[in-house]
Amino acid sequence: MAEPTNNPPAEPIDTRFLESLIGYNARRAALAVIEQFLQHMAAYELRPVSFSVLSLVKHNPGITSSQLCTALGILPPNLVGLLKPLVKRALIERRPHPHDGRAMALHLTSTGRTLMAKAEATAAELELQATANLSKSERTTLLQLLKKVYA
Amino acid sequence: MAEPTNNPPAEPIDTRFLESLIGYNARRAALAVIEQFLQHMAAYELRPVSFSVLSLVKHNPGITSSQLCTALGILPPNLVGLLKPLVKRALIERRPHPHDGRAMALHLTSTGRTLMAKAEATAAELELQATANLSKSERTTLLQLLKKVYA
DNA sequence: TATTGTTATACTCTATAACTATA
DNA sequence: TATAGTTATAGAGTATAACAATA
Repeated sequence: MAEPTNNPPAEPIDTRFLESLIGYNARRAALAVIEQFLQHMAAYELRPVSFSVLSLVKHNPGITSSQLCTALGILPPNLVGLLKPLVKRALIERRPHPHDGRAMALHLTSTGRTLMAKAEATAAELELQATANLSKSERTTLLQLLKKVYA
Repeated sequence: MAEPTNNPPAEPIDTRFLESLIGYNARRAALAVIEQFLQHMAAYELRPVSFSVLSLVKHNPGITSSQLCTALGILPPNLVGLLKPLVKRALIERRPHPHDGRAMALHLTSTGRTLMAKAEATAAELELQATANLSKSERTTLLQLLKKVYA
């Protein structure tokens, strides 16, 4: 039959219904941004969630595991495996909690602080890159509207 | 020490840096909307991606697997396991492709059409519910801005 | 009795390599 | 040689149950 089998195809796909759904669009947007994140953060061997954990420890020295779980929507058994390699890489250090013998207070090590200074700078650059199609005010609006959805 | 260990805690967590990132907010928003989706679509035994597949087959009768993969960002090996139960439940039917002997043309069965009429109506209701904090124009703006991010 | 943190485990989602049949 | 679809498999991500230590 030898039709050219063009790529992209001559018959466009109708995605209008899906594209009318906030959930669908938010997921596609998140995946697009996270893909860039993965590529650039690979240099630091950080995944999105690892980065989020380190960022919260940086800005909240002494934070506990259960506080991290609440803030990030992670279940406690899953946080264990996230923290373990970060401690092993000496980015995070676990100290006894001052008021609660059950808990551990998490702190960045100096290695962790050095890495996160670079990683957060990279994240901020990526942010501009990922939203290159948006004006400054559009970007601000988008952030506000997304927060309203999950608040 | 007997501090009340309040829930939520008395010391709020500083999440300002993460909340400045589009990727973080888009992911949180997507997860919030998808959680509601999961709950309400459980009645139809549909997951978000299964729903997306059925919706594209409904609006693009005769669509092929590779077109579905391209449109939804799914890898071909993973689509196989998605389609199998939909065929087994007799929601989708696979016909020979009219012009390409390698491909299969996908169509909804009458069972599939009946299910998707209800499921798409439910999705549209959910949409209003999930964006109850947004005005009509805010919702339109959010959709446009999300599309700009992943376009 | 309730909470923090942990182990073990299972299920889903996503990714890669290799194969077949058709083009 | 390239593409459509498939199998097998491995790795993340996410979920529940059950436990020890401490509150």
